[in-house]
Amino acid sequence: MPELPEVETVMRGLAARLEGRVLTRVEQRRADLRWPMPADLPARLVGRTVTGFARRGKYILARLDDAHSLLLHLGMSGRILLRAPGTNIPPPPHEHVVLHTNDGWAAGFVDPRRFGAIDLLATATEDRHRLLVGLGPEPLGPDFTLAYLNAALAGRATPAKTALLDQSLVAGLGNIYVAEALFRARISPQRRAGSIPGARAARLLPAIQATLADAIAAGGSSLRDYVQPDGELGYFQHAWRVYGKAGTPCPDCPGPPCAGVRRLVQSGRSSFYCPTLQR
DNA sequence: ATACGCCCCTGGTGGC
DNA sequence: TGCCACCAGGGGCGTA
Repeated sequence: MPELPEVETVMRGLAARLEGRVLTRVEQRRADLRWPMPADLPARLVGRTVTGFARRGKYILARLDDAHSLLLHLGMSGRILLRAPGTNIPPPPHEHVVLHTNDGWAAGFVDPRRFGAIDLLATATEDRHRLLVGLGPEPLGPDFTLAYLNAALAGRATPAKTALLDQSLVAGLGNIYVAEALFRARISPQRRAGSIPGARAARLLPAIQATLADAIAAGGSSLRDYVQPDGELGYFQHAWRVYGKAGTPCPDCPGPPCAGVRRLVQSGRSSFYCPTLQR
């Protein structure tokens, strides 16, 4: 689920529900996610007011009134389960942490595979946290310029797909949106990154931004006010053009001579692309 | 510095 | 029905 657009959507849902609320109780059912979270997390959170939210790459930061931030990463299988006041459903499997607020709501962190992460850090030095310090620019932010992209790709022998998955190059793209952005830009996932600077990069940058912006808009249309408790994707999954579509006709060049969307494996992960359009 | 394979963990799916 | 291989939206780490 969670690449940048999903994380952004979840963050907005959390902000709508938690901002300005006081954390009255925190359940910590297990502390060993990707890394152990602070064992004293409940004690450090109870009584705090949530003052605001931010996102950096695929990380969510919940700012608290004691100059600390709660960092959340959803990994592969993480999601947030919101419970309205009076909802007395039993905790689902793999709900590791639950935040209860003074207005009776609860936000549960559910992550079956436990590739996600939770940490608590000083807000003032957020950017220097070990998980954030190496992140590249935000793809929708002012630092992600054509000049930057050209320089970042120049000289790299690694495939385009691998380069864009590198969070130190640009923060927030994952397997789905890399495939979608490369399709939009008509660039093969196998093309050497070093051969992209120039005209191709000039297509790639807006392709990345449009792909993400469209996905955020679609996620927002279904998830604006809450975080979907069943973990389903927003509407953007219906807008996937190549991801997961191996064997289906290319949406932009259906029929012969194009044999349709192809799947290949790059550094252990699936890529989807149209060999006719993407070069 | 860069690139690659492997690992962490659980669950769903499809084939036999 | 049962078992098994394979796949999954992430990313760190050790090794060449």
